[in-house]
Amino acid sequence: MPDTSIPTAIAGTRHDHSRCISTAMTTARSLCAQKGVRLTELREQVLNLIWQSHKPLGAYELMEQLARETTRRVAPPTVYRALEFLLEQGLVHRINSLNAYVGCTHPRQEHATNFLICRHCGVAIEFASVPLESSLQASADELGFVIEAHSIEVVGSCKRCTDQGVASHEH
Amino acid sequence: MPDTSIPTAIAGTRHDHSRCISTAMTTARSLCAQKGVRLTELREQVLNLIWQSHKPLGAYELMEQLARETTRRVAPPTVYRALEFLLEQGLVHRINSLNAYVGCTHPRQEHATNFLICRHCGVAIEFASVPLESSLQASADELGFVIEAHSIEVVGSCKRCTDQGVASHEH
DNA sequence: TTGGAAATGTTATATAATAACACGTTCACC
DNA sequence: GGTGAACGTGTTATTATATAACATTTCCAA
Ligand SMILES: [Zn+2]
Ligand SMILES: [Zn+2]
Ligand SMILES: [Zn+2]
Ligand SMILES: [Zn+2]
Repeated sequence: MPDTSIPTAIAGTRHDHSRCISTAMTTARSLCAQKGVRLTELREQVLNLIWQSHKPLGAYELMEQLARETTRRVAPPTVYRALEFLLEQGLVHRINSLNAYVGCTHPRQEHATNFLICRHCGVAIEFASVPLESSLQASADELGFVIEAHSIEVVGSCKRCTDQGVASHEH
Repeated sequence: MPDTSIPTAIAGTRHDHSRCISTAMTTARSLCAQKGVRLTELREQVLNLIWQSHKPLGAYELMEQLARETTRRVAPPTVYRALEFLLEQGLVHRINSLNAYVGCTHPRQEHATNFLICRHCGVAIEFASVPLESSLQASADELGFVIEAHSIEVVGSCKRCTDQGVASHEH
C-alpha cells in the first residue's frame, strides 16, 4: 500500500512540497481504486492543481488554471463536478469562509473539517484533536443535538508568518 | 440596564419568541448608545427582520422582506451595509456554510461564532463552551498558530426534530 | 448656520454556483 | 464483437451572493 497521509500541520512549515503532491496523488489513485470509483483524467488534473499549494483555491481560479493547462475553454460545471466528486471521496475540503478548496491531508480516515487559516500567507492547516471533538460532542449532548458533521475554521497567523513579523507590518 | 442576553440554546426549544425579539432589540439599542454608534432606522429594521426567527436569513430574502415592509425598492448594498454594521457591532453572526445571517444571543460578550444548525428545521443554536475553546487554543498553541477569530458550524438534528422523528422520514 | 462626515440611494458589475440538455465513453451483458 | 444503460463531460443559460463606484441625503458638531 502506498503512503497514506501527510504529516500533520506540514502546511505551516518549510517542507518539500513535491512530496505532498506525489503522496496525495498516489493515495487518491489507490483510494479510488479501492472504492471502485473512477479518478478520471479531469478529476486527477483538478486534484493535482489544488495540491500545487496548501492555499485553498477558488473554483474560478481553478477553472482558469485548468483552461491554461488544457489549452481549451473550461466552463464552471466542469470544475464544479470534479470538485463535487473529490469532496464526496474526501479528497478535498471546502473552506466555507473563503469559498475555496484545499487538498485533504489524510483522506483515508473519516474526519471533520478543521482548519487553521493564516490571514497573511493564506495557508490552510488541517488539524485534528480528540479533546476538541469530545468537548464539541459534550456541548451537543447537553442540548440533545445529534451531530452529523462539523467544520471549524480558525483564522489567525501561522507560526512562519508570526516569526517573520508579517503580522506587525499591517496597515 | 436592560436585559442583556437570551438564555443559551433557547433557539432549539419551545419558547415565547416575542421575548427574544424585544430583548434583542432593547439590548441592541442600549449597546449602540453605549458605544456611540448609530442604530439607524434601517439598521434596526434589518436587525428586527433577522430576529423574526432563529433561522439564519439570506441577504436576498432579507432584501425582499425589507422591500415589502418599506414598500419601496431596496438594492443589495442597502442590506449589505446594514449587515456589515450589525456584524461589526456583534449583533448578528454570519453562517458561512449557509451564506446567511442570524441574530446574536449574547452581544455584550466578546465571543466566537459557534453554532449547532438543524438540517431539518433550519434553526441555528448559538453555544459557548470553555473546554471547547481551551482545546482549540491548545491545538493552535501546539502549532504556534495565533488565533484571531474562529467559527464552528455543526450540522445535525436538533432535539425537537429528533424527538418528533423528522430525521427518520428522510428520502 | 454650515460644512464635513456618515448614511443611504442608485447603477453597474464581480464572483460563486447550478440547471438543463446534448454528446461522448465505458463496461457489463448478450 | 454488438448494444444499451449508466456515467462522465461539454455547452449554454441562468441563478445566487456580494461589491465597486459615485450621487444624494441626513446628521451633528463647531
Ligand atoms: Zn506541502
Ligand atoms: Zn502564514
Ligand atoms: Zn426565540
Ligand atoms: Zn431542528
